[in-house]
Amino acid sequence: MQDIARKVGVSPMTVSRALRDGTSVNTQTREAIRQAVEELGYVFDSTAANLRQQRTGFVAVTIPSINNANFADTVRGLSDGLKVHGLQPLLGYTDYDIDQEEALVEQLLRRRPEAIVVTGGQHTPRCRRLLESAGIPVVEIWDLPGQPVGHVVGFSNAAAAGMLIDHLVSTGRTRIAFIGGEAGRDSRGADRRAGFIAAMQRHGLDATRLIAAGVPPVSMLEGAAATRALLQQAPDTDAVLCVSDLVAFGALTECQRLGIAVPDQMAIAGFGNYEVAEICVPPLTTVNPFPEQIGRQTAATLLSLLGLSADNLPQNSKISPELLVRASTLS
Amino acid sequence: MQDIARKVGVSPMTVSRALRDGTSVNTQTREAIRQAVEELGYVFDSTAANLRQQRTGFVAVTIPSINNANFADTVRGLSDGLKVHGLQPLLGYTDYDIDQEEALVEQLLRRRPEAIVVTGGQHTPRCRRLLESAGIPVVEIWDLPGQPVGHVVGFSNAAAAGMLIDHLVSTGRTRIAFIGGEAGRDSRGADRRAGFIAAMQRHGLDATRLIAAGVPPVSMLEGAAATRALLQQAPDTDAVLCVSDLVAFGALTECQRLGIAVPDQMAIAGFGNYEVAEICVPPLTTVNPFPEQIGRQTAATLLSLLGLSADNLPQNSKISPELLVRASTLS
DNA sequence: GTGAAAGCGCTAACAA
DNA sequence: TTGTTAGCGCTTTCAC
Repeated sequence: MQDIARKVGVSPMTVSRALRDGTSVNTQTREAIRQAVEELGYVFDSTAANLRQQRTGFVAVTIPSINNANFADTVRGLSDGLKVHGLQPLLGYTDYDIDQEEALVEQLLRRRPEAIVVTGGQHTPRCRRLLESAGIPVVEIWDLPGQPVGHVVGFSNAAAAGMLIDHLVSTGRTRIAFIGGEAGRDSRGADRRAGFIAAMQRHGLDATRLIAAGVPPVSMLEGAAATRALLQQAPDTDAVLCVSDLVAFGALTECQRLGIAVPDQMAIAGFGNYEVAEICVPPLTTVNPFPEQIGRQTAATLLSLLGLSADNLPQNSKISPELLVRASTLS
Repeated sequence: MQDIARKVGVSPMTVSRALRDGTSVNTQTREAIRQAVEELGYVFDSTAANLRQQRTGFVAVTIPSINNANFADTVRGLSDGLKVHGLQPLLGYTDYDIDQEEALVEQLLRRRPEAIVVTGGQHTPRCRRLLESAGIPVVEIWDLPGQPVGHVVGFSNAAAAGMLIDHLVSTGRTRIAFIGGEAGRDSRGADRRAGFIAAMQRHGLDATRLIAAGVPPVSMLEGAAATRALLQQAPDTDAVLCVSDLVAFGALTECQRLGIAVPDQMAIAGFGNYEVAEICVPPLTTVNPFPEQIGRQTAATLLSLLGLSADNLPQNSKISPELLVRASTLS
């Protein structure tokens, strides 16, 4: 700024003013400064401004995996909602591991974000403490934690799984299996599994057809392998609920390879409303958790909490996932 | 730090030292400081350190879309490679638009990253100038620009498309179509399209079966719609090359819905080696551009350029995409 | 509309 | 091993 000030013949303070909107600077002076900026190739140093203003414009965001269309949609909704107000997401991923989450949260907080968004409601004790004492808005998403740290934009994964089981049972299926990741890591997956068990018991059905398909994120190939295992262990299974549409699609392809008719011999349901579930043949019954809406709503919540928006939103927004019944479960 | 210094009875400078590794501080003093940090819930302020040290630990990264498994894999490889050296990616997406790229690059440079990675080699003139004069290493990835700004980790999208056409022609296909996004936005997609045309002409074949499937990112549903359009316009088509596996999968499902046998009546090839292409029935012929390797190699290049690694890498790494021939093109 | 002084929270450099 | 001084590049505050 000093270089520009010298060049234009003003003080650095005037340059600082000219570079911001809503400040009173002589129009010609401002224009001259704009020009000098271009000529000198000056790029504003926001690290210095951040320190002085004690505002970084960062919103820290942790997601389990960057390579997941559901979370990517959430990040997009969040990003787009924040961008208008000059806020920028500072993204990190945890690999579905709460110890990595702790390390990540600590690292992110050092950057002095103005708010933090974490996926899930399960944290290490130290991570919880860090979040609580950070002195910034905290939003937990994609879950409905029993003891939320701050605000919540999410839904019950267990209840959503229950919806799918209710549907399967209502269409006459009784020997229903669940394919998911190994317990303990992906807490949303674990909740869906718990929701499966609870719903099955509610219907008086056997809830022991549980297949662990590997370490989260469980994907299409593992879904196919798990389906093979399932059909060996329990060949009379007539329906399978998968922890995600990706796993469900893997199951569908395995059935196709094995000559098992879907939905006639086997009903398949997934979770997440991934694009593949809509377009595959037959299309997969699933639940839409509205990932992008989670992001947008989180952005709205944050803007309200940060006093950047007039709307006074309800700061805990429950998302209502939608059951999408498609041909994969309709015989 | 002053609070901690007071509490422990040392100067802030000693606290600063105690909080870093490789500094000489009395073991007991260091321990006392660690404890005071915990008790007071102090979190290091890296914005201040960044300003003082003129080092942020950020590496700016632009990708076209966050919701794309290929780019996500690249980001993961890059992230993991940088993490070990304390560098953190600062991610933004351009929506396949070079004007948005310009705005994003400018915004990212204000954060004073230590290097910048941009996807693609096509930029607005101003964006190019910004990158050139940023005074930090620049790496262009996923492409082989004619006039690179700095370093490159990529491959020729046109040549990769040519490999697929050569394969289709070698299996006897002649009436081959291309489905991609509307020209002008996704430059890698446009390169694949150009590679398709060049390869077809090389084989003396008609290269006019070009279907535009909408604004990038083109996805499964649009791939299916484009396939319907293709079959109306040119029902005698015997093979189709798609700009990505996602589009190709959409095409496959459309053929299934229309009762067109793949590969017997129609060969389908994609691009990117997405998981869906490996597992679907029949699996899709594609090209693997090794997205995660692009990320890892970019990280290695940067570490070398930043003097953080001893290896003196060749700083322009050409990735060699691999042709994966699968059942979707083998009749 | 403009400028001077001070300081955000850290650390490099030097001194002890 | 520890402390003092100065300053990173901005912006707040106050004065003119």
